[in-house]
Amino acid sequence: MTVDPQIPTLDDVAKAAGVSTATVSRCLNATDKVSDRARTKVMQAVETLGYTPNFGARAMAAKRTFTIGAIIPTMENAIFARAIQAFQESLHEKGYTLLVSSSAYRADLEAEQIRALVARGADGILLIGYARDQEMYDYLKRRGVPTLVAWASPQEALAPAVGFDNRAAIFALADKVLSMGHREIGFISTVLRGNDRATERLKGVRDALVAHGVDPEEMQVVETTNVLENGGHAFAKIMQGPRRPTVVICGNDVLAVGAVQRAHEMGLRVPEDVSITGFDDMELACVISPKLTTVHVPHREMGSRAAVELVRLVEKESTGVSVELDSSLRMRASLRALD
Amino acid sequence: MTVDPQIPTLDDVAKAAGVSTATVSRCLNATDKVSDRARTKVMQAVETLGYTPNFGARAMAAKRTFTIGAIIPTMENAIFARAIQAFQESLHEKGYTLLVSSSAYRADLEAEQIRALVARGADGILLIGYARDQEMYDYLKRRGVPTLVAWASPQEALAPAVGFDNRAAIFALADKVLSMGHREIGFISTVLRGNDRATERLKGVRDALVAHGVDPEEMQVVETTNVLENGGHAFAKIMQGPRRPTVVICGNDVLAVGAVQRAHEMGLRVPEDVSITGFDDMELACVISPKLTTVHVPHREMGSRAAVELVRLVEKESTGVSVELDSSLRMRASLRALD
DNA sequence: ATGCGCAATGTAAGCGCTTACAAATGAGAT
DNA sequence: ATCTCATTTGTAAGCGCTTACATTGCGCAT
Repeated sequence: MTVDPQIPTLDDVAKAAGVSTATVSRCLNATDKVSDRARTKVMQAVETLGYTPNFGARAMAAKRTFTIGAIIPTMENAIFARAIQAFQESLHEKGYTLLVSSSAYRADLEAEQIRALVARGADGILLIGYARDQEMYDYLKRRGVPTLVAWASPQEALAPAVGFDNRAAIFALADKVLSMGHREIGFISTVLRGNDRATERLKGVRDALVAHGVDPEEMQVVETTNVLENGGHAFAKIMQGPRRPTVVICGNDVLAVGAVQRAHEMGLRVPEDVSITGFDDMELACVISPKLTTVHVPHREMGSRAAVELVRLVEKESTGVSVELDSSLRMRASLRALD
Repeated sequence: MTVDPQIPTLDDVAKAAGVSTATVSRCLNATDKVSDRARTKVMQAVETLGYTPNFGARAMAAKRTFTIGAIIPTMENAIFARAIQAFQESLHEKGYTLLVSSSAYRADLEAEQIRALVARGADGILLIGYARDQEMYDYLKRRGVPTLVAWASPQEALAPAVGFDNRAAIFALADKVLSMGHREIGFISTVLRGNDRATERLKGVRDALVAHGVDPEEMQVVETTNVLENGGHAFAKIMQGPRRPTVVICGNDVLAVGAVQRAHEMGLRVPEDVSITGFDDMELACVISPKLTTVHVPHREMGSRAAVELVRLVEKESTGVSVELDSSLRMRASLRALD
């Protein structure tokens, strides 16, 4: 409760310009319906007073904020960051502002942040993956806030999506790995609970094993949080296990890079002694030596397509069209055929 | 203007609970001054109605949003992302919500986003570096929005800061490089215009040269946008220049990694044929081979300290205490002494 | 000159919330 | 039983904006 340096309001502008508040408002919003004379006076008053409209008041009166909210698991992972950057750029072109929060992969924080964004009048919301309580979908529906999911293949019943098929993507990779003769396989996954992308990826690898007549139960799976270092720990654990794999498939590039580094430290050559693969095709994948065989995901495209679809949803030009993007294999040095 | 599924308001809750709106409001805000009986009824009504307070209305009535805004140059750079993540975590503990925008290193977009955050009632704002029009500082002062700068050493006249001395940090590194016998030096910088961090870093290297009796004009400087690939281009350009350096100092790790990769492609060994150094000490620095000699910056700490100081500023517990953090050299394989 | 229609402008009613102030309630003290 | 005072509750006035509706002013046809 400060005696703030007086902040100019619409009223002040109206007074200064010698017109009514309605005219000022019209000037600032619709471009038509105002005479040039009035517009000039108003703009000048806005300028000299240094007026900025109060967003809360505007939102309340107009029931519209031109704000889109997005909640991502973490900002630290360049993967989300890149997609979100594209998302924002695309939204900005369309006149929307993006508000970003990160949930630290925690469902409770995500729920809290969804509510916070709704309370702030977000016209639409972008979420990563489908794994969350039905309750949240109900809540969003009840509040009438259009929601789009990214990073997953569409489950129309819950919400439209702009994403890709995690299972199929990694299936293709695992299929390739198997066709190169590998049979002893290790898998490093990020935490599975509450993460449908991770779950789908595990499933994809298992399905590939089955398709090649390998018992998926024989695959050693280690689950860990999504940090480079932990990829290393998981790798060490797998290599010390009962059945030493010839290839370690990782749920993402970060874990894979951690694994490669650890392999080096353990004196193992990649891919001569052990092959390692990633997922995402982030920059990191080509910085590590050997370069990572991985699945390329069109992150930027996902971000900008998501912006397009979400805005169409918000503007009622569509009732939810899902888009499934293609991922593709990137064969690089970290994977070799068994001889 | 949809006929939205009816969104419950404070009034609805009051009616459902059989109390006045004031009582409901008090329940939701101050914990005292309400009888247990009333509180129970209200909470239950909130629950069954699925009520979420309207943020805009609340902000307008209370003149307080518990929102902090931050504008970073880009989300794609893990460096900012990490600090911001820490910033957010720390703010969350204190009951504040963070809104993040990225300016893509563009002054006009930054200005626009500052206004957007102010309009949204941000109680405080975090900015990166000091390089921006005086006008923006004036605007923020006029609106009474506390502002904190990160990533730079304090210039109290403009705004308090939580940062570090970019010049001194890279001076220490360059000093080390020179003391190892290097005299022919190349420097790859990110775009200097409107970026005081970059400018300070160039200055730091120049100062070190002078201190060692080398003419700073002899140093080849290439300026490029902050993308891995461009670090490579810049490196190639420098190595093709008239005086081939024995060491290339880079303004940050991203550029340095790009340079190392390009060196490999050019058949140059690092550090045998040419030494390369970075700045930031991000994960990438240890993923590349050889590992990067670089300057370690306490990003997470900067983020959390910034949160502490900014909240104190917002809550009028301080009028702006600047904090200067220490950076430190990380000697790794990419730099070797000249024999 | 008069009336008409249209464009530009003004008036004022909210939007959902907080909070100053007034009113009601209840526990002690007398 | 009556009065006091502290506690809890209610009433209602905004906060700054948009927009439906009313009003004004103007050019043109009559």
